Amino acid sequence: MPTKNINDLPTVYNALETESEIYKFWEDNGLFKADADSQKPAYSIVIPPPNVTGVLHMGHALDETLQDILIRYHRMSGYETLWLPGTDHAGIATQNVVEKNLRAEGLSRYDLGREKFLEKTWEWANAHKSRILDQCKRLGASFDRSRERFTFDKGCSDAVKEVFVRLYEQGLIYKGKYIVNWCPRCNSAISDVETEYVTEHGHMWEISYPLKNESGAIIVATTRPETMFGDVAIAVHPSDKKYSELIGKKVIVPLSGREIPIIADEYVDKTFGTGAVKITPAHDPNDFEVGKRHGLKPIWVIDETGKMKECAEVPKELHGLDRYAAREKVVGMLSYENFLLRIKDHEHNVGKCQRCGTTIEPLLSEQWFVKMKPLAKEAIAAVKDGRIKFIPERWEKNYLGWMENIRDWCISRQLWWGHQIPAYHNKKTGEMIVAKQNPDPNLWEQETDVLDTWFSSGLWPFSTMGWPNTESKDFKKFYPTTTLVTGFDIIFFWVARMITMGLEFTGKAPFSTVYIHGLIRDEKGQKMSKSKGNTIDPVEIIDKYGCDALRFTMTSLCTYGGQDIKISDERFEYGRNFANKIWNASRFVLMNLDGIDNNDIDFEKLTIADKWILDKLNSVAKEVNEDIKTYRIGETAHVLYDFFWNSYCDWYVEIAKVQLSDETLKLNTQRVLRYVLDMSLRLLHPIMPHITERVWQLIPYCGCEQVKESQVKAIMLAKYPVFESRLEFPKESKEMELVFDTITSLRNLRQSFNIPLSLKFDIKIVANSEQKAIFDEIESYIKRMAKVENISYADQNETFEKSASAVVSSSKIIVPLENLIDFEQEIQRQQKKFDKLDNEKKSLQGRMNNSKFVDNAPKELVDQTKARIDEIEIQQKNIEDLIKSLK
RNA sequence: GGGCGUUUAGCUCAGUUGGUAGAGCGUCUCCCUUACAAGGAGAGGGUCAUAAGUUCGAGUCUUAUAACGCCCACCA
Repeated sequence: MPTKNINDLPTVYNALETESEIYKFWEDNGLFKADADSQKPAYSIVIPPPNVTGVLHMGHALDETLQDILIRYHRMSGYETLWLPGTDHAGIATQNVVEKNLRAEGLSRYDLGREKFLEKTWEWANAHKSRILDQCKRLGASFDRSRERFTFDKGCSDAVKEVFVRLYEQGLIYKGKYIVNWCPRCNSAISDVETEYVTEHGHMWEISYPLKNESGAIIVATTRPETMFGDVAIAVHPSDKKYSELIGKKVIVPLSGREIPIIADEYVDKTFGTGAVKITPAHDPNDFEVGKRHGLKPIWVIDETGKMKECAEVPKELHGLDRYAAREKVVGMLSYENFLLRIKDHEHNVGKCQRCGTTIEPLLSEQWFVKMKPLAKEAIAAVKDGRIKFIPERWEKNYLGWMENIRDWCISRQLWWGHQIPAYHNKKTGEMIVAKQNPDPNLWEQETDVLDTWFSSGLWPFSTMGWPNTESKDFKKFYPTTTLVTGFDIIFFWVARMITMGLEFTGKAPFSTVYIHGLIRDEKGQKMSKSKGNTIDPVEIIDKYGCDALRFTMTSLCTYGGQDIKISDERFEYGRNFANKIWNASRFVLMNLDGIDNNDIDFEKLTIADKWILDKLNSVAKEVNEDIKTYRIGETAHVLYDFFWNSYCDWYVEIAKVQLSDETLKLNTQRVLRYVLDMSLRLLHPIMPHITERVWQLIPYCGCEQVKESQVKAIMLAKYPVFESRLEFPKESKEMELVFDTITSLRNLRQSFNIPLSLKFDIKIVANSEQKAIFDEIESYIKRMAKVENISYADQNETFEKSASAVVSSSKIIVPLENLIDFEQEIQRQQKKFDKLDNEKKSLQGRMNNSKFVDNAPKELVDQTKARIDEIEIQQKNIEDLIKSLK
């Protein structure tokens, strides 16, 4: 690190330059690398792997910042920390991108064939794999790149095969024909959680199905007339008197002439529609169940691409027609043939593919499933018995609710990009086996389907640590991980699956705490998305405001309850201004350290102000540690901001200026200034790593202990401050209130009377002996900071004319103001204060007069109330005297 | 239909076990005082959505209501 001349440091903090320099320093010295042989206790986090194709967005910025804060905090607190980075192959998402690129060339994946297409996708993935993690460097992420993983790399793929085979052998994976959510655009099945429901305005058509061989008809209401060619029955409720005579009779499917029975089934709701439902088992999950109960053979009429099938049941003119075009045409045909009786407007929920937004088609097809119920048992228990804790707690309910009603997980995808299912079909006999390896490629052919991308991410906490080799160093040292940090949107997709898989295959919960934060939204509270054009690019923010500013602002906006976070460009000024404040305060301290030595603070020579700031620092250190441990991370930002800016800069540094000019106090003041700066920077480091590292390294003698241990001198390796009893000074801390109150009152007074700053005035103080002793000690602060010329003391009984005054604690500060001010105005000002106190007194007295309060409230509070009333009375008397003297 | 969240200063939001409300931004006034104008000093601003209840005492606990947002389920 090039040392810089303190006096040459610019007055405005240059974040961009500092950040790249500092990050390089950390990386060059290998400071992020975890040591699996370390004797220190382990603290580990695996990153929620971003999609390979992804670009860094604000959600990542928040997620990565929070993880980095936890990692840096624990690293400084004596843990061996591992933050393991990596990316997700993101099955559908990545395949979609590559296919889109192909389409631009007028090609489809089928033109290339599976092998070529995979080659191309790998190329693409490799080219983009490091991009997003490189972008994370701009966030200051202290992850261990030497352990970077990819859900599709060799190790993760081996883990996937291992898990698949074991689950299959336990009977927890099965293959079968069921209705699945089918995306006609992706041309694949998707799972329940990948289906999102959107309310749409549609129609309900009432269609007449004529009875066979007799007059009359049954009227059926449907939202999907185009599926009628797949009808295998009309169902009514067994107890529905309207239809009881029709049960068992046959009707003719309009436009097709096919005969189907009228059946009775409890599933039908008598009150909905016409009370009669057409049953289409191949294209509706409920109908599928009804069909199964009644032994009816499904008829497929819509194919995988969402087009009408070219089969005997579907009229020729509809063959190959898109499902929506077909719907329109069918309605026209029905109307023409007088089968259509009524059209009603109807609002209903339509399933959409999470990845591409296409309306899903419930389709009967053969897929692979994981039987979830048996796996969920332990996953429920682990959360209920506290092995895994959610922060905030309310997400536990959400998780448990889902787990307790879990349905089987459709894991097969008809894609090419992903882990190919390790099942093999015998080319001759058709026999199927499931195995990690193909026993004989000449004889056996691998299943073409691939696995849901979340299948491999579900293994992430242990597949990245060397599993199934449970003897691997990393697995032994760093698994289970400690904390998982993520947004609530992927609790079902990812968190739930990691928990089930982790428990099943390692016997341990993959992490003990799940820290759930809110989602990033734009200033109007809308989700950020490229299509809405309301995204904010974290890299742009970093370029404009600096990484530490971004991190600090984001952190400060995190609430314990994990509320969503609304951001706009300007909000980052908050963090930038704070960084600049840190920079300039540090510059001041550094410029005033000449002649300082390597000695600790001399506790014998501490002034009241020194003791106050040390005490304050101490309680801040205590609070910050507690806040981080309990995941009140936003609170740490506020506490540190307030301490550094309001206590250290606004008060202590100003007081230190006075002390520095006193030769007897100078050296020790320098030491206190340095100590508090040193500790503040350490406290702030997890949130604002770059600026704190930069400044800290410029402080004389900071980090000596590290150099002695032949380590690199770096704040990120320094010890995180904790509460120390030697820094406790409660008495002086309280006494300092007198400084603040006195100076503030005098400034207030000066402003209210328009007394220019250039004009110093004398003051007189009326105080009891106890307070007089304090005033003696703090005189110099008052003089300099309130621009006071002389301070003298007066007797309690003395009267003062033509003067203004401020009442501070039980003392009185008098400012003779003859010829300076409007006395009538001052009387009014004092009267106002008197009245305000009077209101407070009345309220407190009311309380004291209430015997229930005196009897029931804690004694402390009653005493406190009494004391406050006494204090108010003294203050009021002082004010009365004053008003008299002004008249 | 079930569940969850939100409603506090002009704006954006904090407020851990109940003890008469805080921050940032914005507003008003003064100041380029030798760390910082991305700054300093001072000030103003709130019947804590509504209604009832528990309590000596409620932003905080209970119940109901309203508005907004989210999640789950899904009847054709």
